[in-house]
Amino acid sequence: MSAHAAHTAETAEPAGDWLARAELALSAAGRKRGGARRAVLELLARQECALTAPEIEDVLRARAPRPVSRASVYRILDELEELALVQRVETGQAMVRYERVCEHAEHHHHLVCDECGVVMPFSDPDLERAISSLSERVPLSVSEHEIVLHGACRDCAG
Amino acid sequence: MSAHAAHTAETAEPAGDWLARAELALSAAGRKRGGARRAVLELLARQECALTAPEIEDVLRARAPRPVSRASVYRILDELEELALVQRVETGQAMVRYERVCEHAEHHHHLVCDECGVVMPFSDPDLERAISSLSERVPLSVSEHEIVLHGACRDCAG
DNA sequence: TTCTATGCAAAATCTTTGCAATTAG
DNA sequence: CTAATTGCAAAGATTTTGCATAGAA
Repeated sequence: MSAHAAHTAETAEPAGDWLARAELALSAAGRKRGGARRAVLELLARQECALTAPEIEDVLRARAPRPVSRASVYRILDELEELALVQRVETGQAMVRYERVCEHAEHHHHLVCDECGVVMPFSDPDLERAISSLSERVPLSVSEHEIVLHGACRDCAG
Repeated sequence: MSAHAAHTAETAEPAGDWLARAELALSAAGRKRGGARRAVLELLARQECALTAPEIEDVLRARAPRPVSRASVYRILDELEELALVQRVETGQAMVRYERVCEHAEHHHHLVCDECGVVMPFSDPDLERAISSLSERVPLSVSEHEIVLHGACRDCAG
């Protein structure tokens, strides 16, 4: 399986909103601006779905105005996760993936093709309802949830 | 956070069934028996919930009749995963966890306390129904699904 | 005997850290 | 000026691989 098979479709829709909110949250947290973080933010803003740190590094090494170091990618993803601007996505593949968190709505989960490694987003109101109701009945003060469906995508299933 | 905080409660109930089925599946796949795999199988059979590879290694280095090497732990987990005898569980913690797959029923998911790292199993019929119905409507031939709820356990939430 | 299973150690990957130089505010 | 941001290289940690030996069928 190709290691970097995540699809890279890019959407520009709420990207601007997210980017603006992220910049705001960062400066509110007393952070200064920098080129590396800027590049990571812009990349995540364009992505429709989750990427791994090495994927981000690869893209930024090639495309960014100036190359972004590996260490910066990890540090920046950590910061963004702490500020809840990005969230980790566990797909059962080797590495953790990261994607931007949208304020309301647009909450989605993931479909993973175990053959080619493609990761696609999906959302389902019924499922969210089931999760909400369930969350009240478990011995955990639930703050987040993650759902991943594994299988074969249309291309791979033939 | 303690790295090995997963509870280690052991249940012996369907363990025997699973162990027997595993041995059968392995010999059906043309595999020969070996001490290392036997030790891993017996450990997983006793576990009620998911363990990481290093956790398995630690236990087997101490308890097994003869020490099991790290490489064997990983190789064996891979084999078992291919034969669908164990499944990976992504808890959002650093490492993947593995647990045995039970044939029918007893299908469960996981609650993860982000404070102390405890991982607990849970199951919910309504949720399974929602997932089943959803599985028909996504562009993926779904073979498995995984649900993880994150939050604070009772001890940590206070 | 033949092919699998295993251990050991080295290699490959991914992630984190230490430190000095740079840059935003 | 002061503190945050970065890059680079080294250190850590987890997982995989190569190879020789032991063991099952």
